[in-house]
Amino acid sequence: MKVNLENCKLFKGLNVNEINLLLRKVEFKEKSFRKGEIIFYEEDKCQKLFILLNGVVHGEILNSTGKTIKMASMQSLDVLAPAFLFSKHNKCPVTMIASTDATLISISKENVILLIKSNEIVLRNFIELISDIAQFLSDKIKFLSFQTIKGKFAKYLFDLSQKAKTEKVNLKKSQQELSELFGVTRPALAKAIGELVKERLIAANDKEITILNSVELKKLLR
Amino acid sequence: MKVNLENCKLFKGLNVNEINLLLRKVEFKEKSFRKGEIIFYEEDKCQKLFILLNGVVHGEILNSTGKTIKMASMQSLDVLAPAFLFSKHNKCPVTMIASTDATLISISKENVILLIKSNEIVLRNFIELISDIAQFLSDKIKFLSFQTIKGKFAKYLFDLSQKAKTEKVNLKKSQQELSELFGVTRPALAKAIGELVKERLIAANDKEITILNSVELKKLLR
DNA sequence: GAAATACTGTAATAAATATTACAATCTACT
DNA sequence: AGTAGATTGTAATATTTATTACAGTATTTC
Repeated sequence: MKVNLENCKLFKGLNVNEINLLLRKVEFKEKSFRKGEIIFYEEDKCQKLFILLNGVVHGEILNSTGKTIKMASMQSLDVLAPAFLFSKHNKCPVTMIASTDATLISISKENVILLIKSNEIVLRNFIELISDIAQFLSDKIKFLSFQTIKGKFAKYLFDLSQKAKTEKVNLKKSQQELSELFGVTRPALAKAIGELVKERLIAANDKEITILNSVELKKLLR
Repeated sequence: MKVNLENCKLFKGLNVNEINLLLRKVEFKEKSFRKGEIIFYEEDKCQKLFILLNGVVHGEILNSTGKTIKMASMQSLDVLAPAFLFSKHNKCPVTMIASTDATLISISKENVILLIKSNEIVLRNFIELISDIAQFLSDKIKFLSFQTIKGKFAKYLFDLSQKAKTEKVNLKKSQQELSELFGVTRPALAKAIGELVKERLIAANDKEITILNSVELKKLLR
């Protein structure tokens, strides 16, 4: 398959020719996964950098009781778990699962070093990638530790609403998925949403949620 | 003050002469803080890399109700928040506070790039530093999201016990500090410890805790 | 040594969330 | 159209944790 990494964040700012020149310096392998297949288990050693060529992959943290927290969803040309390739234990904390059929390429650790040494833009991109993961994780910690379920849902709504620049947002996810994202149970989330509707802070029509009283809603973000 | 960075993780593997040669290429400033002073507020833009020369600094996340979660304690020669210097929003998620009088040096972003470009060891060290932060944060997420208070305390004990290679460990922290670390209230933690003692899973003598029944204790780590 | 401050144990009550279960609705598939 | 599976709303109960308060002990400070 022809690989075009122009829109991959690792190569942001480079044109196709520059990328191909760089890629010629390193070896990479291509591998395909079927929907539902596990790309790697959490706690496996990360030995390679993965770049998703097509398909969707999501990462989740499992615990022994089977409870999961969904961490991230990765799209085409995303770099998977760059932050755990070079950490001391190099263990990826999440299990990566193919949400759809997916193809990805892998580059060895030493070849990654080679890449970032040979081009400052790639170096900066790589550091930014890892740093963004740290940022994402610390935001997640805030999200998980300070909010009630209502607060989490409100925060989620505000984020969506800000992105869409409208008061009416589409959740796009099932309650089950959302509850996993929030690390709570599904009935608890349903109850919270129901209460917000009763209190007239939001209106819910299927996955369409309208923010009715953003002042009161904001107060839930303690 | 004479700066010796031989034991700083950023310069791990280099000798004093090599470090000094490198440092000659960059500018850095030295600054002192009094005990209790805030080094920087969370959400401030990170513009510089800080290395702690002496003293102790801790980072905590605050929320609007005043609840805090203590994130990390940093010792002499630790690098402060390297992961947020190069992230897209470059906001540090924690407020850094001097736990004791402290002195640190700061290096600008561009000078950091210069450093890591000019020496592969420093490059690898820097990437490892950032990656370790991501690892730390994701471990923290697991810790916060999957454990009950008893579970958190058990996990904490096991980690200490593993480090000390003995069944008897010294907490070294007050209940107040521990509860902040766990993101729970102090009375709730005291109660949990009391119950573990009653159930004879541990014995507590001041800050000296002895694991009595590690089998049962392990079951709490769900 | 006295006073102030920090630390710990405890308890009553309230709030939040989990657990489990069930029924109604919707969707996809054959 | 009919069935299986997913999704949602809801409720009863149990568990966990927060909140608040107070008292006893230990430690620091003057």
